[in-house]
Amino acid sequence: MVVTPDLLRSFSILKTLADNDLLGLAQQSSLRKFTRRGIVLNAGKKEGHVCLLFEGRLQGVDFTIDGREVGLYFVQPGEFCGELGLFDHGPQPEYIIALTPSVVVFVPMSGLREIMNKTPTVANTLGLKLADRVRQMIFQRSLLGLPNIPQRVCCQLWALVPNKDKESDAASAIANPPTHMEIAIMLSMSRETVTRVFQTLQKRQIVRRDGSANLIINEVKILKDIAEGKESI
Amino acid sequence: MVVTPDLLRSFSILKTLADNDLLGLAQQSSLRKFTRRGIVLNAGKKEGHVCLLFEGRLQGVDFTIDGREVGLYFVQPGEFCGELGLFDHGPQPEYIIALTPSVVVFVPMSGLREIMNKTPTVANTLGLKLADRVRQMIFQRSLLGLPNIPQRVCCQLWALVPNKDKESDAASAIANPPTHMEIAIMLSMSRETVTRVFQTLQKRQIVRRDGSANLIINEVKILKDIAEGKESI
DNA sequence: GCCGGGGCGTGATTCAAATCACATAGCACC
DNA sequence: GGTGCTATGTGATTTGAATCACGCCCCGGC
Repeated sequence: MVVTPDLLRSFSILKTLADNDLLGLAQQSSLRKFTRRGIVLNAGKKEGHVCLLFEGRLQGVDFTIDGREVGLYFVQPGEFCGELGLFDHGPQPEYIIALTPSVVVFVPMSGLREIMNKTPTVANTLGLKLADRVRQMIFQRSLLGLPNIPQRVCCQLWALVPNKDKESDAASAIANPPTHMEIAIMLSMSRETVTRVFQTLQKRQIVRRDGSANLIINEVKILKDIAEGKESI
Repeated sequence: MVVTPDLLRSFSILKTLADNDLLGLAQQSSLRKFTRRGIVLNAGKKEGHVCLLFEGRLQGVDFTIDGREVGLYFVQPGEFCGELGLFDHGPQPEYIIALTPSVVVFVPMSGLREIMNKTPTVANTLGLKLADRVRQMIFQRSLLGLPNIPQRVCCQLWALVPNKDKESDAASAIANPPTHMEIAIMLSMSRETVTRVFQTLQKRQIVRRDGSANLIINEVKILKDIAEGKESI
């Protein structure tokens, strides 16, 4: 499907580009829709495209050698993914799958790489992205070192609480929370265990479900204390 | 201690630099020695230096919220670390500690950043490094998803086997292998469990210790099969 | 040669999470 | 309003790694 320069400009990574650059990129780009569980990028292949997420939610996943799914990170609208090959021309390391029906702009790496080489702001954004990715992964790795499994779930939940609410005592909410299964593969534990932790949190009125679109955090402070190990579940 | 341009040139990231650039960097740099377990870079601080490892072995480590040590990666002589702040000016995310007595060249980020901005080859090397770091972390993350603990150890061991030996049937060796404790924190398991896995591997003559400087892999193929789950331990 | 510390080896015990096997609930689409 | 499908809820059982508590070995320093 056709991609307009204005559509590209709506992504923060490209918003500073000149009109003719945007036009060139737009002509090479395409728009694709994915249903839930659709594979946006395949691992192990030279994908040749960077993905800009317009609508929906994606997840980077890998698989263990025994075929178990491993959750790496989430992608929100306005963000991009699949950028590693821009730097090292290597294959896409992880799968990107759609968690909800999604609309994705595919931009060819070759074109984007040209832009990146002549536009310091774009190169800089990409460097920041990669650095942020490393920081995220270190954090996620530290979660996996926690032997206390309920605490691990609470830490992950805490990471999903909007930053603006973390210091306040008021209730907060996580919009479009991951399913129990999605949390389980992020934390390498079983879906049932995640469910049981949520049951406990709900019985203690610390969290509450509001349909499937929101998870209300009634007791922000207590959740934080459990995440930090000051209080046990 | 004084750092010469020639010393800097011995690191592959700087080997293409012009003499006067090297001289400028050398004058800002310093050489420091660390004993075993010495802290080369602190987490959480804006360290302001990139570290080039001249001699010894370093490890990137983080800590869980409950104070448990988490192993992230190893640094070999000739490699560098602490480069994340070059991209995002953020704090050093993980600790870097010396596993053996080590000699490290400290290069100020400000100077290196100037060089990076005017030297595409250096910028490129740094981009490659970051991309490689992400790939390594994805791999390490996938190991942690393995529920079979002995298999996890064998996968890690397999990753340490020199690439050139991986396809051959002949015996191989891992030089300066990590201690059981170091493997344990890389894989988030207990030191005793690592020891027991090694015991089994030794009883089955799959591996053999040769002093503390070498771990001989007698049965490369079998180790691979165990790592891949084709054979159980 | 003695001492000390770190790395390694090993058994006994514990215990919490995985697994299995369902039941139920909610939602999307006919 | 039914029909799937996915998500969630829950008990029973198993299991295997963590933990604790040692002893031993090796190496380097004194």
